[in-house]
Amino acid sequence: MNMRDLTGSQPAAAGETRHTDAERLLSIAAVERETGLSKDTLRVWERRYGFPTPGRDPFGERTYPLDQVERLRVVKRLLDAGWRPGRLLKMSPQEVEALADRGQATAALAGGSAAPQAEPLEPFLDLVRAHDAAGLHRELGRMLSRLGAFRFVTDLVAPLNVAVGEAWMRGRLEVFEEHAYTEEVQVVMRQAIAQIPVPQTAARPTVLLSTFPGEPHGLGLLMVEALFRLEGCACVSLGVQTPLLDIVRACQAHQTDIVALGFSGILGAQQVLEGLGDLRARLPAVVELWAGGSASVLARRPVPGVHVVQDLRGIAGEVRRWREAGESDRLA
Amino acid sequence: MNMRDLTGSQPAAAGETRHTDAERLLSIAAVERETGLSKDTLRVWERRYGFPTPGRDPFGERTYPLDQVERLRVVKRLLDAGWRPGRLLKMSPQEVEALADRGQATAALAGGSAAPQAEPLEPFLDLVRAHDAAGLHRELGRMLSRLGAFRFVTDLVAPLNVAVGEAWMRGRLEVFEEHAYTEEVQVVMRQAIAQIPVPQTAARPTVLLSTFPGEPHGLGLLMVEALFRLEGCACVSLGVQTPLLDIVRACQAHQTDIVALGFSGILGAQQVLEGLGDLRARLPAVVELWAGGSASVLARRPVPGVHVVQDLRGIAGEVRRWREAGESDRLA
DNA sequence: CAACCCAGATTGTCCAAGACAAAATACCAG
DNA sequence: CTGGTATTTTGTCTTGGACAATCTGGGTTG
Repeated sequence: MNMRDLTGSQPAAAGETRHTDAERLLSIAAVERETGLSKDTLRVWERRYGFPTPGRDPFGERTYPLDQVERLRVVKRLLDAGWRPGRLLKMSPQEVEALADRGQATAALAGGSAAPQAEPLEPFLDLVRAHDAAGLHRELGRMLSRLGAFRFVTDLVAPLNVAVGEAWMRGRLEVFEEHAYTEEVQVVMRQAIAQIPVPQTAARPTVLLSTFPGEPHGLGLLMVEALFRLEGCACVSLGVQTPLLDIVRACQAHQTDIVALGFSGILGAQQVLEGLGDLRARLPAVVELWAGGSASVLARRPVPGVHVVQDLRGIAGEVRRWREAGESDRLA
Repeated sequence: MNMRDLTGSQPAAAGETRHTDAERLLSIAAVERETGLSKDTLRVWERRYGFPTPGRDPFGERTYPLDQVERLRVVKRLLDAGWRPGRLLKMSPQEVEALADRGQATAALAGGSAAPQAEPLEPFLDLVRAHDAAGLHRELGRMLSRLGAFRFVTDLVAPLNVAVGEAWMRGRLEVFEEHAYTEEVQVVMRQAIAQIPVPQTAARPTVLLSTFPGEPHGLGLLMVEALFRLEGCACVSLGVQTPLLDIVRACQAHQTDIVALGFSGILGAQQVLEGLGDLRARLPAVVELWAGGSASVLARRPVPGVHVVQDLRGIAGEVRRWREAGESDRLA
């Protein structure tokens, strides 16, 4: 066990913390927890690029100063945005910061064309920054009532998600602010879904919703579920991160007509394409496989037998296509 | 990323090495995800105790057969119950199974003592196994109305989660069935929370809810949120997997009185204790740190300055204690 | 009999340096 | 600009050793 108190000798200075924070030290395990970078990666970066440069405690183990951890978090963000560590870690902290600010990261992230008459987003971002969870909840609820579920999803939540993601990339939003935002939107989205009347009889097409393992982003799933429900489809959601074979089993068990998957861009291009190809091969031919989300791979490379739905507003049309095609294809 | 394609023809979900379906082999990273045992631990067990005994792929890397992974899962659970690996790993698979079946594992796992008059769980498990999502939703909703939010959480959802977790561990439930169950319960839980009236004025204590990184289980968080709300507390939930430093920042930003964290037993004992200790040191002294959930470490080893709330029904009493203590402590 | 303490075994995490496939990039031909 | 091939970059896996924290068991004392 490694319960060493690395900070034990630091006097718990009474006032504000900016000073003492710089002197707080973290173990490699703590840095892994904070940054999401594996211990192996942290060690190999140090070896290859000369950053980070942790000190050593009396037992010879690495101790990371807090400011280096902060820089590592920035680097991780840029990494997720497509940058490569070889360059980032040779740059000075100032250059990295500047890069993050410029937000070159998010070029391809738009996730569908801009809405025809998108709602103003700034008031909501202000609420997030003000940590006014109750206010955000209230305003989102109000917009849901005003716009109706469809426009709420397409014209407000979708662009707002993009804006929040962008702000996070640029470091304008703390992680916890993004978390709080996501939670609040999820609450209102579920409320929106609950308000949609359930169709009485088994309403085709029936849809299975999930994401691949490694893809933890579930908000898009809720948005899609709302839109499917609005079209009178029956939905079964498995939440996020369902293993591929279990998606197949669930499709068989629930006898769904469509399997719809969400991709946020966290997964690598190859993983997405391979996974979709494999899943397509394992699913019965009559079951349609839909893929959507902000991952740019979907737009770049089509996968045979996979319907890519880039625009949320396109779902209604696609459902109509399914129903019309169904009478000739499936009943034949 | 280590996504080597061993056969060139069998793409698979993230982390699985490709092979025929019959004998699916997992990489060490996949086993870490499945069992919660670190790569280091898996390697050192092999070296010391001769189990597990992974094969090697053409590149010299460990490949774990599925049956060994399942045995590792059982071992992990017995470990959490207080057993030590040295003994467990010398025992035959049959002995381990017998031990697990005797239910010694789950003694401390119930997440609190058995409910006084727990509801019958079998009908719900039957609905899960029948893949009747709509029926499960309907019955859960009915029980919510009948029992009220408090007893719904403590007498139905809590024991049901334990039962489902148990069934999943034993392989009695498919992954996708567990996913579908979790999703449906989450929907009803959020509905339950939404029905609880919001207190008008800033209602102390205010509570910040989240989990540590690596702990993806969010149902417990919802249950706790419901119980806090029933006591008239204002809650801010960050969802799951918030980095420790961000929990601190969120606590400062939202000025919460309590930080409450959930632990399902996926994280290692060491990670939980170090994380809680570290967090305690970084939070202001006036902020209380509460930890709960089915992780047995919490019961076994107390952390100074951390309130362990094992029993969901104990939350009400603890909130009362806070309010009474507050007038003397905090205002003094 | 309970409480305390100490020697010894147990156990998870950390370290080092090397290796290599997958992903990304650069290069070049058409 | 497109498509294929060489080259660099990069994350993860490998081995074997080390050690502090914890648990176990025995012995002593009050």
